[in-house]
Amino acid sequence: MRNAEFDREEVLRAAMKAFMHKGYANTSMQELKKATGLHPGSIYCAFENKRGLLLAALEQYRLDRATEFEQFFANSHLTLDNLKSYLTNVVVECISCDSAQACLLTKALNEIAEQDSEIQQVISDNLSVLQQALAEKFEQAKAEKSINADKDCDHLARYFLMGIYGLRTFAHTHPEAKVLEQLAEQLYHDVSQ
Amino acid sequence: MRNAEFDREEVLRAAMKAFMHKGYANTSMQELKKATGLHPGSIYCAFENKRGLLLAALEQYRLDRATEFEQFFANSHLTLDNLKSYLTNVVVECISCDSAQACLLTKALNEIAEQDSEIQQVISDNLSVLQQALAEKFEQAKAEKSINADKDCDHLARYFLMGIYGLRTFAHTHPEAKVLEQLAEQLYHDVSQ
DNA sequence: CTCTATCTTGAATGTACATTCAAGATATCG
DNA sequence: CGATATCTTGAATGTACATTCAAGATAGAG
Repeated sequence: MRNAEFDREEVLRAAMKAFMHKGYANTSMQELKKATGLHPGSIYCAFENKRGLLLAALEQYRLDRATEFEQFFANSHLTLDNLKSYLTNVVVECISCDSAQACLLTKALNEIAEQDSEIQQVISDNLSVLQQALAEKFEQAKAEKSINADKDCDHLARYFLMGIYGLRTFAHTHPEAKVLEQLAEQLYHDVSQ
Repeated sequence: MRNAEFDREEVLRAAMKAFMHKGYANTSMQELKKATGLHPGSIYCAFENKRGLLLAALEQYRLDRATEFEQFFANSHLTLDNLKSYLTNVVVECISCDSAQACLLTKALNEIAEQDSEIQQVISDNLSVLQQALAEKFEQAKAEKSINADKDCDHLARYFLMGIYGLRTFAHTHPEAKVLEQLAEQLYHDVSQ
C-alpha cells in the first residue's frame, strides 16, 4: 500500500562510495546513514544488515561496471584500440585519486574475503565475469588480425587483468600520472605485441 | 631493575601474522593477546596502543623482507636468474595460500592508508625501498649483459613490482599454481626481453 | 636478605558500534 | 474521505571493543 521512498540504485551507489572510501569495517552505520540518507531501520528493512548492504552494493557494482565496460566497445573502432582506451581509463581513474574510483572488488577482496567465503565467492565471480569479457575482446581482436593468431586469449586476459590490479595498487603509493601512463603503455605493448 | 620478559621480534612477527590474516580493524586486542602471548597492559606499555603495534610490526616486516631479499642475491648466479628466483618465490608464497604469506604492506595499504597519512607514508617508504633495491638489481643485470643496455632500469623495477602486486591480488581469486606460474613466466619474459 | 624499580596481570572502564523496535507518518485502495 | 498496510524515524539495547590502572610478582642492586 505504500512504496519505498528511496531510489535503490542511488542508495547502493552511495554505499559503494562509502565502502570504497573507508573500507567495510571502518564504515559505521552512522556514516552509511549519512551517505545513503536512509535511517538504520530502513537499511535493515531493505538489506537485512550491514553485510547485506555490502552484498547488494557489490551486485550493483558488477552491473555498473559491466555497463561501463560494454560502452568502451560500442563503436566501430578496432577492438584492440578499445582495449587500450579501457586501460587508459583505468589510469585516469587512478590519477584522479578520488577514492570513489578505487575498485570495490579488490578493496573488499583484501579486507574481508578471507573471512567470509560467501563474499569471497561473490567477488571471485564478479572478477571472473570481467576476465571472461576481456578474453572475448581479445578473441575479437585476434579475429580482426590485430593480434597474432597463435596467442592464447585467456592468458592475455588474465595478464591484462593482473596488470590492472597491479596498476591500481601501484597508484596508491605512486599517483604520478607519468609513471602510471608509462606502466600502462608497457602493459598494452606486452599484451598486444 | 628488571627487563621485559618477551622477545620483541617474536611478538612483532606474531602481530604481523595476525594483522595479515584478519586485517587491522578486525584483529581485536584479545586476538593480539592470544597471538603474541602478551597481556593488554604489556602491549600498551611496549607499543603505546594498537596502532603503535602495527607501526612496529610494519618496521619489523621491512627489516625481515630486506634480509630475505638480499639472500636471494647472495650467491654467484647471474643477477637476472636471481630475479627470476625471487619472482618464483612470490608465486610459491601465493600458492601456499597461507595468509601469513600475504603482503602486510599491500594489505595495510588497502585497508588504512587512505585514512592515516603517517601509516601511508611508512608503507610508501617501505615499498620505495623495495623498488629501489629492484632497480639496482636490474642495473646489475644490465652490467652483466643479461638485459639490453638501452633499458630503463627504474621503469623495469616499477613494472616488475606492479606485476608482483597484480599477481598477489590475482592469487586471491585464482590460486591455481599453473595459472600463476604462467603469469609470472610472462612477467619475467616482459622485463628481461 | 631486603628493598625498590620495573614488569605482569586481568578485571574494570567508558565508548562506539550494529541492531532492534515501537511510535508516528503517509501513500494507496475502496 | 476513511481505513490500513507499509514505510520512516530515531531513541533504546546489548555487545564488543580499545584502553586504563591498581594490585601482585619478580629481577637486580645494595
